[in-house]
Amino acid sequence: MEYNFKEIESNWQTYWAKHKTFAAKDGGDKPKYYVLDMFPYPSGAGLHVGHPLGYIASDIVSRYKRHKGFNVLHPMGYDSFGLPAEQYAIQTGQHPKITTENNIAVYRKQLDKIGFSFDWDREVRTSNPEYYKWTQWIFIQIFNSWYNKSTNKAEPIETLIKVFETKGFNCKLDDTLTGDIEKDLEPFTGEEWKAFDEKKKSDILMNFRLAYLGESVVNWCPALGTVLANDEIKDGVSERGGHPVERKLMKQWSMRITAYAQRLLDGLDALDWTDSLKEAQRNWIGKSEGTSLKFTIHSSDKTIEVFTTRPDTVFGVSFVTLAPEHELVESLTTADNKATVEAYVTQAKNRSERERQADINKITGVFTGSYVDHPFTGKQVPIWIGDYVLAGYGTGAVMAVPAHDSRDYSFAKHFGLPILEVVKGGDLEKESYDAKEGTLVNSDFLNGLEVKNAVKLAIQEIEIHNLGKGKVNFRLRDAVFGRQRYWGEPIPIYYKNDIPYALAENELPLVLPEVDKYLPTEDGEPPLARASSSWKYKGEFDYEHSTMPGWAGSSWYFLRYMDAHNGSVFADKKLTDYWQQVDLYIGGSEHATGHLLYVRFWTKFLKDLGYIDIEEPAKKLINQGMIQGRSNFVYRVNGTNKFVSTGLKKDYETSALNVDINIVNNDVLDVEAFKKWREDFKNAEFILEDGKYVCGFEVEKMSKSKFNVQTPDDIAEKFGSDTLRLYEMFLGPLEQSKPWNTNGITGVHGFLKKLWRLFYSPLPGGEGQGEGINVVDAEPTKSELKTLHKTIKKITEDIERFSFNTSISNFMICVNELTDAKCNKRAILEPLLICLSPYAPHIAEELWKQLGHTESISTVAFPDFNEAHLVDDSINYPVSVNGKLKFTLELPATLTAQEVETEVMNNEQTKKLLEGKQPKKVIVVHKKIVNMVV
RNA sequence: GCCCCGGUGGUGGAAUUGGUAGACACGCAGGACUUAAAAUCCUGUGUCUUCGCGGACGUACGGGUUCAAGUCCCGUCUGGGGUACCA
Repeated sequence: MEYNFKEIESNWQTYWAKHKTFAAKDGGDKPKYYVLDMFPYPSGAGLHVGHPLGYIASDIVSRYKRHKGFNVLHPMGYDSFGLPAEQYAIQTGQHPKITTENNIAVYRKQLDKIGFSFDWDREVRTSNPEYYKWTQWIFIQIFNSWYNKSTNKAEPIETLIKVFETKGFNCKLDDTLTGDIEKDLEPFTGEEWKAFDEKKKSDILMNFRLAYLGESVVNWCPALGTVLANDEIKDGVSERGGHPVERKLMKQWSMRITAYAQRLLDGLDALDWTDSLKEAQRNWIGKSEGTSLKFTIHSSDKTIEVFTTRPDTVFGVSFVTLAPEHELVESLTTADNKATVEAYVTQAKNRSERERQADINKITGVFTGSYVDHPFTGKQVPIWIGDYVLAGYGTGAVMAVPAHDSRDYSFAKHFGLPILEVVKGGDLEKESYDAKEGTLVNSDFLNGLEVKNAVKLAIQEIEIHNLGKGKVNFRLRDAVFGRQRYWGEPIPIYYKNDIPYALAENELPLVLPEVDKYLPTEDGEPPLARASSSWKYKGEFDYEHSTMPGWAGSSWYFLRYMDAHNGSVFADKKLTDYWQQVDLYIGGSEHATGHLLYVRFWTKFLKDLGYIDIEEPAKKLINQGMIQGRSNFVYRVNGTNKFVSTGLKKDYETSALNVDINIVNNDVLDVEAFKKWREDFKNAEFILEDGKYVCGFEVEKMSKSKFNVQTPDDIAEKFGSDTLRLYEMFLGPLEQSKPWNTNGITGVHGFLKKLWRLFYSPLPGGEGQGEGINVVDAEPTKSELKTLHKTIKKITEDIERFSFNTSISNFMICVNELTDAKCNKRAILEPLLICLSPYAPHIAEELWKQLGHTESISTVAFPDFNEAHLVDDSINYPVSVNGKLKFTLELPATLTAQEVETEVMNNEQTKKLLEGKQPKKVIVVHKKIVNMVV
């Protein structure tokens, strides 16, 4: 009987769907295990071979954990709001909903074909009103909350209002309250608060709400008519479409993620995520400790506040630089300099991101004509304007210490400003000395101190003289939350008398209205402004017209899977308490500073308000690598229709052409297929090497135009999805990026065929047994047991450490050994099938059934290995054990175990190393190598 | 520039805590079966040297620690990813 994967696979996929084999139960005695994949955006191109890489890995773990007795939750869904469907709608007029549904249908079909053990009853789609009702609900909770610094968590806004009513507010005194207090909110008393009108109260509270409407500089893309996040911009143009992006001040909905900066940073330590990913988040949050410091403007009582991490270098300040957008620029500019300064500021403002990128090394700046007094020396220090200072970070002003900061150094060199050395150790003729070590000089009371101590003393002095305060700054910015787009969740806000109000819970969902066109209106309003005039709150008040960004729906979806159909809460507390954190999360590293930060933020927020009990969404996270395309090339001899094989091309003048990888096998071109591929190659001639045409190759991104796109469907069609699953895992370590190539696919496919033959071969029973499985109940031999238990042990360890490629090697070794031993014994083959079933579930199920079992193999317990079967007869020691003292001895290979021990103990080298101590254990790893625990 | 991760045969990659480097697979070469092909099976395959037994070298490069280094330490080269004037 042949291995007929097509029939087997479709039969079992039908069986699993019909019996709901993988439905997760909410509760029970078994321990829970939650395996989550980052859900895909259903694009029009369908699934390519890169998608399933992570899904296969998570599916292996899910199936393994089920065998191991866990109650496994392994769901899948779609991140179905997004720009491509909207762009398509703009071009064709087709509703994004239709496009999205069509794409999802294709994805689902492709996913089903691979045989994943998803619990499809829990599917979520972020664009379904039943889902985004709760995205909107969470938004409202965030809107109705503020961050209390003294309790270090988010609280309902009512508690803040109570504070205002009783104590009023003074930002200079009360730093337990966060918000935009730099804006110098006017202080008020409790009585005054009560007397404020509703608009005034709303405006004040807006400074504290965690979702707020605020003025912020945004990346505005005129071509797309929308605001883009930093991660949606590459090289100064929009990632999608490559349109130019401007910086623009706009009133925008934002999320006060900065309130959580410290907790987002601290939480990383306890997470089992890769170092590079945690590092990326740390850099993104960008904590820097330093101090604020005020410089008084000469002959004025106004001050300029700067932030510095190097207060120790304060005596090296030779000028102060303001960002062009700084609010004091105008008032500081003297009449003589007015024209140049204005010209500079205008130019800097209009300089797009791209231009700034292009001349990053070009130093520009102007002098204002004004001075500040140095806070310690009292000397006059000039005030400059330079666009290397960013308005958005710190205070938008820096104290320039050219001797010890490379940017200040270039600026000073360029404009001929003084460079004063205050830390010894560098050569200031050549470059600045930025290192945070050395001895302070020319620095009054700091002289002779090491940098570390000087920093401390400087902060002390600054605080004593009331010049500033030790301070922590974060690079992390609040996240802009509004998008001027159609295909997203409507923000559940309406405006009455110019005051924004949140919808009540029973008014949700606020359903996305129909529009005639998906473009912004002529006067720049978002597409939702095109909705019919009846789309108003209570028929009267305007709704917010912007929609939520792509990351909104994905910031809490892991919770919805726990209770996917609940109409009365986002997820029942009982269920979130049961399922807790995601135990294993698998997805791409491109989400390091986007999705993975936002989902942590929302999780912490929901915990603060008591809706869930976990602080972090995912305990362990693995980034699967990217799969690149592997293109093939043919080389046409210039000016002819002759093609030369790659090994001989150096003898000719050639040009390379991409060739369809489907007519190339292991880099060998199917010459006849090539002639048929394109009309102009009909009469092609070939210069062959060894009778073959060998193509060149290159690793590139997968793309239609390079003819190198591999869909999983082709492989599944040709070899079956068990082969696809094995092969994707066999390609290399999960986390590594690698080019896709099918060169080795015959290897894993051959393995499955070999396995099949193990069950069907006419072994001991003799020839002519006819159709039917040929497995016997005989007692296994010692060496057969060793093969099996060795394999179980390795597979178990491999899965536990996510090393799927090596486990497949171990299966191959096992099957090779059993084939050599002509072993067809039930006691060996059955446990082996169970081990294999997470990897190649269809064939495992089929053979399991053929062996006479009626239940699905996925319900069977994973076999345990027995250490006793692993012991080698010739050496009576465990094969490897932890040993502190390890050394090599040259011993004759013929010794028995007892003789080895005697020989080891009598050996001169051993005696020397032991120094008279008695070893607790002697382990012979190999006949030559001895490990001892002393 | 800064941060992170890598560099092992012709190829993808093994080597879990420092302990027989190159498992497993691809490719290649030779052979068996076959009229032939496909499929399948067997043998060989790091480099140099040797008829052979064997020997020497070998994990990017240069040093070091150790009885023992792909693995640890220092320096150099190099590939990939992240980030970008963050004071």
